[in-house]
Amino acid sequence: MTQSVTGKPPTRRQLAAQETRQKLLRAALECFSQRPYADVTVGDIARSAGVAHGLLSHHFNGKESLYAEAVREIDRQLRAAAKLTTDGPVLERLRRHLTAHLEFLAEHEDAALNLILRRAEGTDAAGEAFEATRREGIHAICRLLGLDADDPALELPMRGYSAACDETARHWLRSGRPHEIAALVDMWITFLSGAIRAACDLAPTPALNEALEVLQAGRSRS
Amino acid sequence: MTQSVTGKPPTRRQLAAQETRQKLLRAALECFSQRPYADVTVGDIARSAGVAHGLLSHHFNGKESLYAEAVREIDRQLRAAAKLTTDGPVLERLRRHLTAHLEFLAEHEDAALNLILRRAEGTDAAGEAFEATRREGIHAICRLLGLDADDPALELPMRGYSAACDETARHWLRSGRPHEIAALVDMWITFLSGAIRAACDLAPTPALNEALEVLQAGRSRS
Amino acid sequence: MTQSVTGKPPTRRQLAAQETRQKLLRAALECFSQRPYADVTVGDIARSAGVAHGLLSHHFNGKESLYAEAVREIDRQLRAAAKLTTDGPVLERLRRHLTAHLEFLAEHEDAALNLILRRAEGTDAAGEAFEATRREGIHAICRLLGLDADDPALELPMRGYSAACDETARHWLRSGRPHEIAALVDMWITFLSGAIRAACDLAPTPALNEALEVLQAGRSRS
Amino acid sequence: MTQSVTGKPPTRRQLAAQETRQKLLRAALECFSQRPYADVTVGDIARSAGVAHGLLSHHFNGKESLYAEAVREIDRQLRAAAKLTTDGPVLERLRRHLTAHLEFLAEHEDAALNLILRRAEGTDAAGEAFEATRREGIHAICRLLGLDADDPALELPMRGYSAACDETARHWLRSGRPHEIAALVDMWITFLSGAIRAACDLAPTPALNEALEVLQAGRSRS
DNA sequence: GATGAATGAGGGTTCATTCAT
DNA sequence: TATGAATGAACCCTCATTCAT
Repeated sequence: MTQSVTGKPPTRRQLAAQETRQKLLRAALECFSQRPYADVTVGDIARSAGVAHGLLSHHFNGKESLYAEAVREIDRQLRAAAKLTTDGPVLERLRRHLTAHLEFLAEHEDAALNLILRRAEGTDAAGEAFEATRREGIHAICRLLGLDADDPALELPMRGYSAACDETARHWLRSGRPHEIAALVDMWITFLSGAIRAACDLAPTPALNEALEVLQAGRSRS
Repeated sequence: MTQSVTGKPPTRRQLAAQETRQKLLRAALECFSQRPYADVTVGDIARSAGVAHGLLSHHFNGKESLYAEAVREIDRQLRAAAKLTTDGPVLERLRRHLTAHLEFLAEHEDAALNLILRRAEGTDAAGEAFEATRREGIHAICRLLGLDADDPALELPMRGYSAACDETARHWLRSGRPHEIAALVDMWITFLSGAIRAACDLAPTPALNEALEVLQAGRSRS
Repeated sequence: MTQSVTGKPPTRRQLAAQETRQKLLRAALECFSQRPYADVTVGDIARSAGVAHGLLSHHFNGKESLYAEAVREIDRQLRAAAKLTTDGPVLERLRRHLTAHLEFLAEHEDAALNLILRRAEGTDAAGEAFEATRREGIHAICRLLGLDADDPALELPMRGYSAACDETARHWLRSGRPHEIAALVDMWITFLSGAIRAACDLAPTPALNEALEVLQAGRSRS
Repeated sequence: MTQSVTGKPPTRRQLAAQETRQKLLRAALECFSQRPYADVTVGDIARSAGVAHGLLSHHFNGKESLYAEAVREIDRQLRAAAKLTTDGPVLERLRRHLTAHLEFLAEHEDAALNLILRRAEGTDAAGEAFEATRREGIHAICRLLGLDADDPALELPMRGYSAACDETARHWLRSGRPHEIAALVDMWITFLSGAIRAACDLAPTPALNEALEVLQAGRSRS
């Protein structure tokens, strides 16, 4: 809407506009993290951002779009925080990844409870964003374990795994974080083993067995 | 609200009132099964029930209450359909239970997708109803397996298990039911094994190990 | 919406509702007679009617519908007031008709200026209502003169005649009614003669010539 | 606003500014020709002109002023196209004038339907522009026929004539131009005769009778 | 118990205009 | 002169609830 694709350096005014946009996005994240979609008014967001409410339709495209954008934004942040590394043994990298994921949720508890771990509220665009994020997370783990994420036998089990992680994280946060993060990570890895075992039951492949062994290795060590 | 606790036989008017109440509840189930909470108006429900919309606040206590009641009602139906039997080996009873659960979901796809497998929408009361149902389901399975549902080490894993089941059912329904129900049941039992194993990791007990063996028995047999 | 087709006598409440509907319609007529469509708010109308503004969407269907309804209503009143009689010589009946028409406009100057003599404002539905009324008026006069209103050669001239009447009435009202109504009626009859003569030019028929003679008769007498 | 009255040659910037002004005016003509006043936004016009919408208030004085200016502009074009010539017999000149008028309408159908033949929309300034144009047209014809346009007896009839022309043109355009332009011109002349006859009825003068004879001459010739 | 007319708070959006750059 | 970000008033509509009948 503002920033052209030309290489021209952004003028001061364009920067100011981007700043305003950011203010709105941050305010939206804040509001939607604390109250359900329907309980947040555009006035709340604008007030929280300290700008006129009309700007909400100027920079975004109404409340729904802004909500979807906020969801995408928090997802972006989460992914950036839990980015898989490329060094070290697979199991270690997996552990680091899940730990970072949990740490992010813990550090953004409100957002986690209301935007990340909560299924589609309000709008279709947001629902798609949820799906995309979940899919993306599954793909990342499959890549790490050398699995084909498009294997139809993996689809359901991995979704189950993903939902189990979300729900345990949610309840963990809501009940005062009764365990160490490391314990949750172990639990998630156990869930992951279960999911892969379930995939094996549906249609066994060497890759699945290998992945299972990698995960079990960690198990016997503990 | 109407029916007194006295043993007096209900008058004709009271019966008619109960009838109306039922019509509203059924209509609510229908509407909330097809559209998200916010998209359903009390007018929709009343029209669908064929009564005046003012009755909604008379028999129930506004839209939110009715929604919560609808959630409770569908849960009641689900529990009735998937009631655990008392005869036969544990694993078999579990299998029958899960099969019935899935069959119910399949027979009430809309309600399943929008009322049973969907997390808190709209209102707190409904959120509590969701929680209650989930807790209840977990308790039932724990009883069956001889586990103490109040064991804190079971709390999180079982919630994860429960969420995994819901999500796999949801995706199974939405993607054209790509597997036999029996295959899903096996998957759920595998998830359950994983959950109990995770509980063992947190705090092993003999009961957990026994339950695990019961489940594994089925595994080796297959 | 309210009144069923059954023969049942309307209850008191239904009568009260109709009353409210009438209040809104009258208020709408008042408002739209004084300010252009865009300058009238639903709040104005509701306030003027002394009811809650929500009723506007309850009884009618939003502002546009109400506007269209108001247009139809004033047209109905005008037609009722200028209804053609069936007795007496043709020319006399025509004169009575036009006189009554003008008298109505004079008695409802605001409505005349803004609702009757003004072309489509605001909405399509209203535009159609204008067209319908104009068509209706032309048909009535054609019937009186024994002309076929569907004769294509009459279409354009009669529309021209109709527009000429509206405009002269409009200007007459706006400039302080500088002539007697009878003088305007004569002018309109002269216009009508011109229109029929124009139709003759396009495609002469005996009926047209006869009508012309009827009108001229009045002329030679004066 | 820009161009000073001094003889100084316009700078390049002033020329560019005039250029922008023209672009806006053309865009406004285009937009207002296609949609009713209220449906056109300043953003539409600016986008269509390819300039920033802020310029609209800079070069003109808001949306209403621009609308009035667009109306004046199209009227200017129409008058230029239908300018009365000074050679030849009166009736011929009249015919040429009306023909050119109709040809202009036919060549600018959208503008004709929405800006020229449509009564006051949106704003007072535009309404006055309409009035001025109509008056101007009547004056021109009166001059041609040697009539005193300020004769009060002519006022109403000539307005009726003018409205009849507009309406027949409007309907002719909207119904697929079912007649030759020459036929419409004849019709208009018939209307004009009627108007002058009506004026005679109100207050006969030699000038009116002469004009009538001039027009009738054409009639008997055809 | 049942009706549905009435209420009115509250929402999101649009949009002409202003003004700093 | 040109830009377009910012403003905020104003609008229409939806809808859960109330309550007289």
